[in-house]
Amino acid sequence: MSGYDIRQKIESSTANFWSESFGQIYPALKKLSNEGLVTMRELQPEGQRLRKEYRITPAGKVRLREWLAEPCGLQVRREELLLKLFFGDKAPKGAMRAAVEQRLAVAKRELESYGPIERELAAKMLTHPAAPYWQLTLEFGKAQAAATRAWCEQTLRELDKLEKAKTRDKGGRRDAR
Amino acid sequence: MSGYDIRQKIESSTANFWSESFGQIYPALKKLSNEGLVTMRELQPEGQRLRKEYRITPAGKVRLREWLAEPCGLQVRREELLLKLFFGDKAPKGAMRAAVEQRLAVAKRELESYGPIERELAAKMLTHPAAPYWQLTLEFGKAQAAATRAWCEQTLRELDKLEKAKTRDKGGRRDAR
DNA sequence: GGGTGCATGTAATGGGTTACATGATTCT
DNA sequence: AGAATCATGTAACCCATTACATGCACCC
Repeated sequence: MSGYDIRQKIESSTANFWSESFGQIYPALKKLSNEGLVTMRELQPEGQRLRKEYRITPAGKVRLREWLAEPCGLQVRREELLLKLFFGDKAPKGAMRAAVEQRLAVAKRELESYGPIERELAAKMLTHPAAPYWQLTLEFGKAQAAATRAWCEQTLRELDKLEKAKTRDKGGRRDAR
Repeated sequence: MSGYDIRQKIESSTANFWSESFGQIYPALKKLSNEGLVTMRELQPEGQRLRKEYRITPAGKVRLREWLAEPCGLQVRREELLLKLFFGDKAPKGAMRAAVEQRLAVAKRELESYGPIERELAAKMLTHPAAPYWQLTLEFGKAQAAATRAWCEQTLRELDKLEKAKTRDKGGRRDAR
């Protein structure tokens, strides 16, 4: 594939858990090429624009297998929403509610988007040997999004309770702007 | 607090969803100081080492409230495990199983660690006005970790099925190394 | 005397996005 | 004619971690 192709493939498949920009892809391909892990072929078929097609080499396949066997580095994923919520008592009145609602909307949209993807996948299940693995990544997304949705809904209820308690507390003294 | 204090506070409270290194903290404090959002006071009480204590200013509090009201930027979180799993059919035999097992162990440890934290929190619930918010962030962690655990367990079963199907398929032709 | 913890900071490096820069082809 | 898509790449910049560099205080 070309760098451009790769970008598109990424966007249409792994975008939910991995994404790369051109600024990463093109230099990476050059580097892989220098290391002999991929080969490049310039194509310009009959009045077409220039294309550089890359193809993995046997050495590249070996390296891929090695990488797949390496343990995953577990990074702390930063959750801006949680950081804000952590300081929730310092926030203006409806701010936390709005933030959680936004997140809930994202989770819902995500869950909806998985429907069509799942149907596409089901069709590929018999032809593509990797399809069962794609299914597993999809299941992860579904599980995570569902958990997020449930948490958001519960959290909205809790925020309402907190708000009420604050108002009740001293009949509206010192409101949060 | 001092930069050092801040680091410790972070590690003991938000480490599960947000973390900062000294390389970030010290320059940030300098910048905040230049912008008048915090003030610095040098302390050297009776035979102690030098300490620089920072304190938020009214302008800083305003800025904090502004930031809390800003919508969260939603970044694509990169999941190395899923990226590897996506190429699972190219992986050496037990590799994906090992990766998922590792993740499962992490999720379990995380869930266990939340127990004591929750008890501590319960104690602070009456004294700290922010404690209910801390509780919410904790609930998020619990929900996410529980979802991850369930997915890992299901995925391990699926991987076993895939492995069996592959072996059955042609009685061991072209095995994965 | 030596390890650990307190305390401050800078420099090197890596990873990544966005913007910039270019230009052909195809579709409307 | 103009917009969208194909296609490639570089440069500037931001964010973040790790390693480096320093040194005191306290405890064993």
